[in-house]
Amino acid sequence: MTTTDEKTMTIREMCDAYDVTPRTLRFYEAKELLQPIRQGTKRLFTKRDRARLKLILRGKRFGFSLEEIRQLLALYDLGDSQATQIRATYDVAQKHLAGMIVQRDELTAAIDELREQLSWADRMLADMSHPEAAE
Amino acid sequence: MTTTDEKTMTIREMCDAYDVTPRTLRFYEAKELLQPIRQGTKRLFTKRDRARLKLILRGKRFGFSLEEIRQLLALYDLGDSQATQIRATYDVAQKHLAGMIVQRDELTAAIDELREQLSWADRMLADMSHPEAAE
DNA sequence: CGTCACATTTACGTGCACGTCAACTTTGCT
DNA sequence: AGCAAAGTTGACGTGCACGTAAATGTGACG
Repeated sequence: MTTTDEKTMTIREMCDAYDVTPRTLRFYEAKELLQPIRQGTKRLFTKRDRARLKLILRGKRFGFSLEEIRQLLALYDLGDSQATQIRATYDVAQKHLAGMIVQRDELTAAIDELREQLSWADRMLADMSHPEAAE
Repeated sequence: MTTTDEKTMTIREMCDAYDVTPRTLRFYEAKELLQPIRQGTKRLFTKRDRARLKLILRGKRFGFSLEEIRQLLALYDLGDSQATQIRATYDVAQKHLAGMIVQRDELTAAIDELREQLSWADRMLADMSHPEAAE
């Protein structure tokens, strides 16, 4: 069995696939969010890197900082950690989870509010459109 | 009934109430997110300002930029706008709403994933805690 | 009337998340 | 072998969202 299932991607392929710039990927590597392997001087991004990148990009959409995301990524990386380390990371993740649930609930509330405002504006626009005689 | 229900707040009262700095409030005013009235040189924040600040802070938690939030605030301010302006703002808001819904769905998915990871780590921690003789 | 706490303007500084440009190597193709 | 395309490492620049310090104003109180 060859390791060929670990199809690696070049930096450009990654950029095209995930709509990011080379700078961004190198930046993430510098921040230890990604660890592409090096073939000579070039970077080769593995399946693992791609999975992590997806999580990074999603985390960003939720307003997490890269440092916070780094903490989260550690959780998905528990295989090579020790129990103490796991515990710490586990606790961090618990807090994140709680925060995310709060955030979702707030988001749901905000969605409802905005929906109401929109339907209000909708009616308002309807009123303003037809020359207000009678109906 | 007097207009006393329009209790205004000083900058410090605002800071204490919403856990922000004076700098932040002045910054938001400069960006036209808030319009406190001026008593001489000092700022007085109205009920309206407080409502807007709540929205600003919540928007930030969702990862919106101040500029995006400014757009959203305009929607809650339709009373003094014209129809054309309303239309534009309305469309902006529609997009935001759609984005928020996507975001919530993603967030829900992320919550579920993280939950799974946590329960996995949980079992792992359990295994590592009690000395397992078998193999 | 002084002063002392709090507010204001002005302006430069900071951390984050990259963008951009220069100056190389490295690789792929003819 | 030669050359352009693509990748690499610095290093400096940028936009956002404020922080922070300096100088000044203002008003309530003993």
